[in-house]
Amino acid sequence: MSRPLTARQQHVFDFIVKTMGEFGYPPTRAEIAKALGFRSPNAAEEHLRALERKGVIRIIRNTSRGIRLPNQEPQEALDTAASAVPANLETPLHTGLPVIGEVAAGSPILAAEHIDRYCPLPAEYFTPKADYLLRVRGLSMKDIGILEGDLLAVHRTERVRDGQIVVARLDDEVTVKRFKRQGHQVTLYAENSEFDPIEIDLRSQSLDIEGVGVGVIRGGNGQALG
Amino acid sequence: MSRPLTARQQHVFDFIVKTMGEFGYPPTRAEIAKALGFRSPNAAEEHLRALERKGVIRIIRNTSRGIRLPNQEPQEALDTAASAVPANLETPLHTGLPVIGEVAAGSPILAAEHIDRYCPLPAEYFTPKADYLLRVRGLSMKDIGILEGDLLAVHRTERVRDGQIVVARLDDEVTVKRFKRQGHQVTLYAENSEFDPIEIDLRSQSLDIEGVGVGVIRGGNGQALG
DNA sequence: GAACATACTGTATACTTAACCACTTATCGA
DNA sequence: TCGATAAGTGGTTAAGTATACAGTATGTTC
Repeated sequence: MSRPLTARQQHVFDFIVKTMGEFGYPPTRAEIAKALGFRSPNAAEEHLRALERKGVIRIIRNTSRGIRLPNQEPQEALDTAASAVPANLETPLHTGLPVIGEVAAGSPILAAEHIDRYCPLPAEYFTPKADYLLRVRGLSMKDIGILEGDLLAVHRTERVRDGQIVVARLDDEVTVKRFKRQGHQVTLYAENSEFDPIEIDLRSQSLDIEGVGVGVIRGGNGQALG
Repeated sequence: MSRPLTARQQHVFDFIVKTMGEFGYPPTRAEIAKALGFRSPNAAEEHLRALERKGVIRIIRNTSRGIRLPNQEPQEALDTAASAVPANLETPLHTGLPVIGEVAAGSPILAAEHIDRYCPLPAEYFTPKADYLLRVRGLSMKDIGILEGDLLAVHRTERVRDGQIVVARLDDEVTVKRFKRQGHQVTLYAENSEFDPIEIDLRSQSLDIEGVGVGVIRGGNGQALG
C-alpha cells in the first residue's frame, strides 16, 4: 500500500472527520485552511490530494465539499468519526470499476484525478473485460443508445477492428465513435445524423486509441432515466 | 411541532436523507431540482425553507450544501425517512440482481422460473433501488437509448408518476413504456416514432403497473455493443 | 371572493468554492 | 550537492451555489 500519513496530513484528515461529525457535511478548502492556520486554500488542496493519493479519502471533482471518507456506510463513517482515530488507513476503499468523468487534455485517462467514483461491478462482467467506465458527453452516439451521462464500459486496447465502438483521443480530446480504417485513412463515425464523420490521415495526424466500448450503464447514482 | 409535511416536501426531505446516506454530504438546490424534476433551483429553495419552517431540517445560510438534519444520531434520520417511504416488498438475500428474461403469460414477473441469471450489482446502485433487471424486447424505446436485449433495472412499485418509464402488464403481456395519466385515461407512449401510443381506459381495461425503470445495462455476458 | 399557502418557471446576481499557476522554504536520503 | 517530497504563501479564474425577484397556477380557508 502507500506510506502512512504525515503528522500534518493526519491533522487535516482529523479535521475532515471532525467536521463531518459536527456539521454533517465535509469542509471546504478554505475552512480547512482556516482551521489549520494556513493562509492559502491551496495548502489545503494539496493536503487533500496527498490524502487521496494515500487512499484515505476520495475527492469528488468540481463539487463543493466533495470529500468522502472511505467507509461504505456513511452513517458508520459518522460514528467512527465521532469517536475514533482512523485505525485501518490501509484498507482499500474501492472495489469495482473506476468511473472516469472529465479527462484533462494531455493526461492519461486512468489518472487518479479523473476518477469520480467506483461502480461495484466486476471487470469480467463485460467481455472482453472492462478496465474503466467513461462518462459519455454529448449525443453523438445516441442512435445506438449511448446517451449523455451514460457510463461506457471500456476495454483498454489499441487493437481495434472496423465497426467497433472506440474511445479515441484526437487533438487531446477524448471521444467515442465507431471506427473504420482503410490504409492510412481512418474514419470515425458518429451514430447521430446531426454529426459528420471525422476523417483522419494517419500520415499527418495522430490518433490514439484508448480502448473499445464493451458495455453501457445508465441510471446509477440518481441519474435520471428518460 | 408544526403541520406534517406535504407529499412533495416529503420527497425533497427523502432525497436529502438519501443523498446524505449515499454521498456523505447534502445536496445542492440544483441537485434537488434535477432529482425531483424541477426546472428551477428556486423550487428546491422554497421547499427547503418550508422544511426548515416545519423544523425537520436546518439551513446554514450562505454555505454550499448547508443543510443539516436535526437528529444527532444519523440512524434516526434514516429510520424516519425509511418509514416515510412505503414498505418494500422483499429484500433479496442472494447477491446481485435477478435477470428476468421471458415472462410467461399470467405468472408473476419475479417467479423463479423467469430468472435467467444474476447480475452482481447491488440493488442500491440505482435510485430508487432496483428489484430486478428485465431483458428488453423490441425497439419501442430506442429513442431514449433502451434497445433490444438491454437490461432494464426496475424498481417495483405501483405508484408511478407522469413521464416515468414504467413496466406495465397489458393483456398479460409485459411492456416498457412512458406513462401518462389523465383521470381514468392512461396513455403509454413508445419512444420510437414508428410506434403509436397505447390508450387505456381504466374503467373498461385493466392495467397493472409492475414498476418503474431506474437504469439500463447493456453489454453484459458477451452481448454486442452496436 | 379575498387572503393565504403550495408548488412551481424563469432570470439574474453575488458569493462560495475548487482548482490552477508561480514561487519559496525546509527536510531527507542518495 | 542534487533531486524529491513536504509544506507552505499569494493570487487568479471558472465553475458551483445560494438566494433574491418577478411571475403563474391551483388549491384551501374564512
